[in-house]
Amino acid sequence: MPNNQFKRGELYSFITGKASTAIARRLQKKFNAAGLNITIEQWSVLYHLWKQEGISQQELCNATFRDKPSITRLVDNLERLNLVKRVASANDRRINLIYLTKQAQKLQEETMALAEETLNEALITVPSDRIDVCKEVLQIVYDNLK
Amino acid sequence: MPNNQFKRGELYSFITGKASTAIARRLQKKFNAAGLNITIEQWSVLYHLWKQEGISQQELCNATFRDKPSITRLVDNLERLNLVKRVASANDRRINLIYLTKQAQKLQEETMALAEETLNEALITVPSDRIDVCKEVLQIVYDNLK
DNA sequence: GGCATATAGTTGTTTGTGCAACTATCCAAA
DNA sequence: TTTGGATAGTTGCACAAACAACTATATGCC
Repeated sequence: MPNNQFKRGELYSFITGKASTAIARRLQKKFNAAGLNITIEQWSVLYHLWKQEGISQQELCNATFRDKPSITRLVDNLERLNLVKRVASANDRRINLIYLTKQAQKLQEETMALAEETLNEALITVPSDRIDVCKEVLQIVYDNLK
Repeated sequence: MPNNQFKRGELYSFITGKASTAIARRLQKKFNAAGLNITIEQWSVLYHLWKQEGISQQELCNATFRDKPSITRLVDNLERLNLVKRVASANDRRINLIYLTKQAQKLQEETMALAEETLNEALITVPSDRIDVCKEVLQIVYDNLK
């Protein structure tokens, strides 16, 4: 049976996300070492804006799996850093569309390279078929709970 | 080659730990629904104390993969909730040994059951051999980066 | 048109995290 | 025995997350 996999003693790291915490810390250190003055959380917002800018804060909530207050404050901080701009939507005045500044556009290549580097360091020695299984399981977990 | 597994577009959820975030949120909701007035982070400290109490804050740092200030404040809050007590070590007066109160001992069974329930919900439909692969990969990631 | 309801975003509060700087204590070597 | 370095823990600061309560705008229905 697929159920009841977890005896005591095995719960901990799954729930606390030790692995993803370690990845995020390593990436943050790389950002700092490169003199990039952004947090991982801010980067995660830019990540989606690089794919498509001019989306609403609500769309950023959905994309980043965060609630509205979190996005409000992340956008606040990104705006203070001159990395994004809020632009009121012409159609619907409740909506802020978020656009990247030129400074933010310049960050894309360097930060994405550091992110790939981090994951390569994390996954070196892991065969790709096992990585695929791991990714699939984590996706299922997310889908089961969201 | 095991390297270079990650093309753009696949980075995001690994780095942000979507799955473990979802698990932690679900468990926190279960705690709240059960009227248990503790956070997941506090629970993660209790988790290690249930295995062995009377350990130092530094040992809690190692066990929970947190830095010293984080543990100081978690222990502060657990002490305010009357769940743990700091006891100065007789041998080494720099050290606080952390002990559980009776209230905290009572929490163990109920919270562990909710944690197992959460993981079963997360992993229902996932065959156990794939879960094993996933756990192994995450452990390797952690070991590669720590 | 006017009102109820839904949606987008903001603000306040509590909790947690990471870093740097700090205090207190211990230990070892001169 | 003193002194210098290591270790344990605390505090201050900036940033982030979750929840509740709030404002402003839009929309659908009478």
